[in-house]
Amino acid sequence: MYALADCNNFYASCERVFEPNLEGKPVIVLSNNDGCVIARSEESKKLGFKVGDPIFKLKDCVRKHNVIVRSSNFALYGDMSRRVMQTIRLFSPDVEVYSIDEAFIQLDGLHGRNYEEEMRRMRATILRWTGIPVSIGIGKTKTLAKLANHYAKKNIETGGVAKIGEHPDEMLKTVEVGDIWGIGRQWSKKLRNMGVQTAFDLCQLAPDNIRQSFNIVAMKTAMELHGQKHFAFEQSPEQRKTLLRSRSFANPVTSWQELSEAIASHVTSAAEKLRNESLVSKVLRIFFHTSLFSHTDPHHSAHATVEFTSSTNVTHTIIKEALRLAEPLYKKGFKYKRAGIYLLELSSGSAQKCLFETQEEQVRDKQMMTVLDAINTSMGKGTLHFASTGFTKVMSMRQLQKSPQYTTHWDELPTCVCGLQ
DNA sequence: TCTGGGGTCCTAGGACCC
DNA sequence: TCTGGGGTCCTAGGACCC
Repeated sequence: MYALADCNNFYASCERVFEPNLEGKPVIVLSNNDGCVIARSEESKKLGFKVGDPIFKLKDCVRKHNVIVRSSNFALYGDMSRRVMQTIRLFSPDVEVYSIDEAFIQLDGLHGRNYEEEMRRMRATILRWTGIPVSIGIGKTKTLAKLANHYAKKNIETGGVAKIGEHPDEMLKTVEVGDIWGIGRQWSKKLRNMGVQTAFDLCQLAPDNIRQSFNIVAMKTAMELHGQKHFAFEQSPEQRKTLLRSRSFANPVTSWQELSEAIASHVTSAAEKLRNESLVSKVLRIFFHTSLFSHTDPHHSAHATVEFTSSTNVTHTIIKEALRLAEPLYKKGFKYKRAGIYLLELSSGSAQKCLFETQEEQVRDKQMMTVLDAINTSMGKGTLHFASTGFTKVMSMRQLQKSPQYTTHWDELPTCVCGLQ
């Protein structure tokens, strides 16, 4: 049996932990640059806010209902996530951290004990220790655990914990196809046209039929609803295959200087991540484009890909290639809204070396990166950086309503919570 | 004026090989 | 006039997830 623990309205809940007076009020959290809605409290869901809604279209509604708006604060959410996961691990060593706010738990290790009771205990502990409310679903497969979780969230009387037992039909009938894990917007639309409304209906279709009309993943999803395991429990995360760094600009960028600084900054961040995970990359892709929404400004979209002679995670090597690729594609007179880089064909470092690169060069680069990382770790991100990333802060974000980094910055520790001095 | 930032997997079709 | 049968690899695009 598996359990899926999923934090309720995670980002909104994190904001509430340190601002308890937000309890009961509609809260929304915005994307980078305060662009659109990425998380909502229960109250703001009821007001009709949707994930992805651009905030400038909702100004009136925000004002009318006194909606509390927060900029995203990923340092805080990341740290709160770590606390939740740590607490979960006290209850079972077999945990698959599935996302920032979700974890699958293998329950078979709890032999003899009542799964539901144990999960209720865990839920209460997480709430008491971290302040984050979670919902928990229990089922024979990951897809069923997900479904039970959905049920627990929708039905208050479950107390946040639901289990799909031997006779799942009743619960399956209450869940719409679009709410099944793995069935998204397009597929649920097609399924509804085929007369399939609920998870129960999907179970009635022949697997071969599903495979033909959709694909093998959809078929596996349906079979998981029958209790057949097709999606493996993965305790240690698979090695990543790609790495992307991209961001919209707070203000449109028109000069090569600014564009190149943005690209170099993305490379810096991606290469750091690569070294942090002891990976190297063989292929680099850069891209930048103008606004996808503007009807008045001319559009331009550019991308280019290059293969390194030998896989690398050395910042300056990648910056050099990235700028060499990007420069001929840049066109004057366009308002660029977004730029980014992709690192592809990642491997764990033992890749073949280049015949024409000298040993000394490699050793020097490696030492330089080690020093760079050490200084930036101890003295703060960006303390030491390449000149090509610039000094003008093209990359800085518009975040007008950001809460303090309560748990990860000494300067921002909460000093007065719940009336305690 | 203002619309996020990451990931994964599958499939079809084209290019190539014999 | 008539045009096989078997592969592999790569890429773009589209679906899904958070």
